[in-house]
Amino acid sequence: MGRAPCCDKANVKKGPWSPEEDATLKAYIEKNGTGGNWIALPQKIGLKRCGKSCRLRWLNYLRPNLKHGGFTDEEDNIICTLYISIGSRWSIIAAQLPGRTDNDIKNYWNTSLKKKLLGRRKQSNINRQEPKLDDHDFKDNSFTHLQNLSSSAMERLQLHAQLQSPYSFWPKLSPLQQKMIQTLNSINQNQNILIHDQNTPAASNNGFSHFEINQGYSDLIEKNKGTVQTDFTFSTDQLLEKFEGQIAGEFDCFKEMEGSKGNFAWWDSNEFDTNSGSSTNYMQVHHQSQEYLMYRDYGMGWDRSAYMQQ
DNA sequence: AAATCGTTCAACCGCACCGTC
DNA sequence: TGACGGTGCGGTTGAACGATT
Repeated sequence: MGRAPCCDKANVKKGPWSPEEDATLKAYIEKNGTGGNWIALPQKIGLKRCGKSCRLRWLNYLRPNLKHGGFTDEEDNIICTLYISIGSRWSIIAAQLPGRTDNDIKNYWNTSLKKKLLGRRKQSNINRQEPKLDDHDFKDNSFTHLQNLSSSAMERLQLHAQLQSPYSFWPKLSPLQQKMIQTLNSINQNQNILIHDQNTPAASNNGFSHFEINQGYSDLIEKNKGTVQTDFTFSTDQLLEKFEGQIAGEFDCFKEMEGSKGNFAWWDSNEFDTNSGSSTNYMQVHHQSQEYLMYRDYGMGWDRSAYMQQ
């Protein structure tokens, strides 16, 4: 037996609110308050609406001192910083931004801000390229934890990694991203919820010194060599080996990467919308009179093959 | 000009939490 | 202590609108 519905669904109006309904609700609440009972409120004022709908309409639209749209850089910064720290707890994030509602922030994040900061990788490509690995390959393997990360957690890791990138050969960060790094650095890093594999040895064991998530990947790749497919991502050494002779000498970046042993996934240009891609996600490379595009993913490349294409 | 596609955002839904009885 | 009901929250939907073909 399910729970009784909060209102009579058959006799309740749904969909957009009319100006008259808005006026009725607004006038009543401004005069009398909600009376501590949203469920009873619509009946009291003669609205054929669900109490929850009234509450939502008031909180998200009719309440005084609400701001809509026009998010400032400062607000962007706060939203992103909090999202990295606590995830999609929009009500808590909204509490830090006077005049903003959780619904507004959620919509803004999902439609604009996320793309602005993470680049515009085509969603279809993310969905299409699931790892071609049998369940049993990883059944008792800690890698499963990474595969099972929620999209929110993946986004947060990606964003965090992106903002902490130590590699200077990539294009400079936007002012907003720079500002976010400052904010991240100003708070206790331990408060950031960085999800990583508990079974993975510490960074000192493998020389990977930057991203926790990458440390995990590197070890897991090493651990699973010969037993499972390992070409879903490549270490710097593997990349150098793979492209040796083709790009050697052209890529100063590899020298820098060698020093830090970063672990990257490289994607071909077909995987991206090059017209809308963020400048922090790709760079052009000229080699033997030909132009190449190389894209970097920030540690989230476990589901990709690594290769470069004209 | 029409059709199609992509984006935005208001509103809905279901669930979890919490206070009350 | 457990059932009940109100509230709050996050995920999702779908209509409206703009951009592109």
